[in-house]
Amino acid sequence: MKNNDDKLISRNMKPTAMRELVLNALLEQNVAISLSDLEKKFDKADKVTLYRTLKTFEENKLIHSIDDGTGSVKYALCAENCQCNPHDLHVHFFCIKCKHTYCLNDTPIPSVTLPLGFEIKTINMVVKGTCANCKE
Amino acid sequence: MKNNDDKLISRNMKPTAMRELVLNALLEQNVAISLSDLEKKFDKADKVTLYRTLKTFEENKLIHSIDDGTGSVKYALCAENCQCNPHDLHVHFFCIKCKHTYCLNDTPIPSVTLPLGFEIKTINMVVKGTCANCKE
DNA sequence: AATAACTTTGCAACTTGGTTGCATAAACTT
DNA sequence: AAGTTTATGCAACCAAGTTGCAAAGTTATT
Repeated sequence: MKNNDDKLISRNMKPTAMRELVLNALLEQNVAISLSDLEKKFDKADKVTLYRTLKTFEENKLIHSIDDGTGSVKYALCAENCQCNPHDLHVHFFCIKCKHTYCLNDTPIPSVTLPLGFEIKTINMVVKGTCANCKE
Repeated sequence: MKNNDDKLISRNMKPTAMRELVLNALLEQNVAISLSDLEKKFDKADKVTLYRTLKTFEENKLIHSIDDGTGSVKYALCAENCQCNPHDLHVHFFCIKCKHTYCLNDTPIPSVTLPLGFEIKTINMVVKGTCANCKE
């Protein structure tokens, strides 16, 4: 757990019990997770606390949020030294069968040429379909 | 208005008064519009009716919906013969200054190579930044 | 033209995700 | 140990999206 403390500290957050639990939950996960998913993983935990914990994690770039079009925002751990710059960004994949949202960490977002005068700041790219596990 | 009737009829919808009004509102617009935006354009109109009208339009591929990450789904007219297939899809642009969501109809979504076993069905790609109008 | 059958509209009410305010508890400072 | 800051928990709220049901409007059938 010392390990996780360091993760929090290196991102300028105090390693409280709550934060460790949440970070742990995120580490266990190989898919992105919503606030209510997270809530279900704890017997007794206040939604607001979890909400604020996620917000704090996000602000400090320990996790990033994904809008996968399901209506609930998902969260996933950032890579070690991620600064959430455009070139840090990867494609996300939503499986319409198992409803899981994956970070395709090795699939960078392809570049787009925008019309004149449009300036890019960030991109959200979500591919939907069936994942490797659900392929029949 | 006969014009619009045809649009509705050709997409297999009965041209009711409500639908014509909504279609008209959409035609006036050069940006995508949310349900509550639409609501504001009518003095007296039930949210649910507008909601169902949009749903009907979407089902019949007269409009498409865009999840621009703002938390409210936007809608915009499809091109004439759009079938909303992956190759019909275009990039959307959300301007962080004026908060408008544009269809970049001439900017097709670039192709991505997914990890083995992942099969693409559709893509949502939203670029965020500043639009041509907001460029200083 | 009258009745039946179906479709669309409007109202009420609800669900869910996200959020704020405030009081308590915990941690850090001196 | 007292005071200050930070984190947590509860209640309550807001907005977006949605469903059920009854009334109004349309279309089809005789």
